[in-house]
Amino acid sequence: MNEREIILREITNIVTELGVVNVPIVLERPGDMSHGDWASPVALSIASRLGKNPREIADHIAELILKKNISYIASVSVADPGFVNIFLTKDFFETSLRRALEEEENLGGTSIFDGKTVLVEYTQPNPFKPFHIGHLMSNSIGEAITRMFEYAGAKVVRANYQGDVGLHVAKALWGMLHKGVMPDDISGIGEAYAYGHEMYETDTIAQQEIVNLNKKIYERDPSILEMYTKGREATLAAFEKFYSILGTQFDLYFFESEVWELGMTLVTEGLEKRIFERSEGAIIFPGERYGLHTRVFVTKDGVPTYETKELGLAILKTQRSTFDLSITVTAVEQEQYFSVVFKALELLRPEYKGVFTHIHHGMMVVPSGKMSSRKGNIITGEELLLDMISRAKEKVSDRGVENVEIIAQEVAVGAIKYMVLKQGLGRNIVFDKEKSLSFEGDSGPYVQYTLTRARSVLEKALSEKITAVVRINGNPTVLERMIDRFTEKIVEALENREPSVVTQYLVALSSEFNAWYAQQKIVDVQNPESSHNVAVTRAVMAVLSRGLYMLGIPTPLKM
RNA sequence: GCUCCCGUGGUGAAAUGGAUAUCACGACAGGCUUCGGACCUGUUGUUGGGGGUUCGAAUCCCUCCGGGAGCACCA
Repeated sequence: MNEREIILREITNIVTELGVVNVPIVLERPGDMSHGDWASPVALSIASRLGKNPREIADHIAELILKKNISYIASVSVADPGFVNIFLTKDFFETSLRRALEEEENLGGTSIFDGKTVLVEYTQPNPFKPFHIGHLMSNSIGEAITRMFEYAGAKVVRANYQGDVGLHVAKALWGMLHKGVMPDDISGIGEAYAYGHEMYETDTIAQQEIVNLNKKIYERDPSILEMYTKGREATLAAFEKFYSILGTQFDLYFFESEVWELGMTLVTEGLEKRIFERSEGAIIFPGERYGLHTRVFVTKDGVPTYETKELGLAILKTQRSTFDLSITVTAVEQEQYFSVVFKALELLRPEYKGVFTHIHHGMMVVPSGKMSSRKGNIITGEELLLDMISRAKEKVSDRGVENVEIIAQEVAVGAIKYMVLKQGLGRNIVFDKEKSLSFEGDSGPYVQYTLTRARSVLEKALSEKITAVVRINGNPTVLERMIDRFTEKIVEALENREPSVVTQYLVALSSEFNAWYAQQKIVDVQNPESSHNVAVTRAVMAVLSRGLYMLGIPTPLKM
């Protein structure tokens, strides 16, 4: 039992002793740390039942808590209109700091997913199409979620699913044929896709040609096979470069070309079981029966749609890996699509109910609205990354550190990932090149910078031979009390599938550390408290470095 | 039309139903003989409208207004 559970249990006992039952006992982190480490508004909720004034009850409860002699509690106070505020002891925080220094590498690790395997599918760029900033978003979120699960004891499988067949490929190939683009010309392929897409929408002859081409791709027709194979490889190789810069190493790759046949067998089976239906020549899943909407799984030309491939993908995942939970990370535009597909899967394979889940995040939009190749307002991942790296390089160069290239890249990746991970998943990010990415304040580089500063302090401590010794003199500071909350934040982030919980915590801790740093000289042979201050610095460093790792944000040594 | 998500200072965001709504950017005024100024201190300014539930609402319910996403052969 941790301190919270013990305090909660005692308060519950006290409330029962007061003769009140069936009331939820709330013990929470007060919004303002000056109110205490834990707070309970329980007096407010039972006041009306007891017919007494909440303040009076709170005073009484505070007195009873003190009488319990709980070893973690230093003091209990009452605030209007009837909050009971609890401060924990110096001993408690000293123990917590010592643990931070000892655990370092595994700091904040929990065991809530011990023995479980979680497969996370994310990024999902499509060969023959540009790697755009939406893919950066999915990658950042997926990688953070994966690492958090890893930290909670789970075995994780990183999976990527890439669409190497489908209408978008036909559009690109058609464009390449008409514009004479060579299959190793990445940017040419991107333009060819945009051209093919536009012609598909506006020209009926082109549309028919593209549909025919699409069939040929599925049939691996020799007339286009070489162009297809080379183009596929060239774009996939370009994606690999991004994964490496972003810090993701996938364990499994899935391609649409290898799942559609499996999907088709499921659809055929579903047709027999009357889960699917024929309608206007196509095979559909009538989602209305389940409060959802109808989707087409096989077109009237007999071509499987994305929906069918998704079914095949699910089965292929189970063939290549064993897992307790599968999470697919995509943008919100696919939210309802997944509800339908997973419902169909559940009907076909009831044993997978609840195993396949989906996390959706907001979209990267530009000030003029949604990005689309037709509007010509797509920002590619490469553009953004190169742009950020060159800006970071300017700053790094001024500082006379070595390995400018590497550090600029780490800072740029940190800035981009932080931008994605700092806010709730549900929100869109309006991407404005000038404003969105900052190196100051609430930013990735701010946290990275805080870490490098802490590291410098510790280097100096080493040279002055001041070692870390935990000994809190007086009341625990806000900084010391915050360090203790690391694990709790990870668990919260994991339970809510919300990496921003960790991001917010790290920036708040950085801010607190920077303010503390500015107040005094940490390494000071004249100051008897210096050893303790060095210990606090080391603990902060451990938390920041583990926290950033968990978010997938690089931790430069110097910057 | 139906379904889902979102409206918080000038801007971008935070807040398991709890206290005086918290940060950052911007603007303005300050701070380096110090361990790194990508920093710190201070000032400025906010819950779309209207009902309801509750001891207590940015949060839950209803409704209106505004924005985004999805809804049959795209991924």
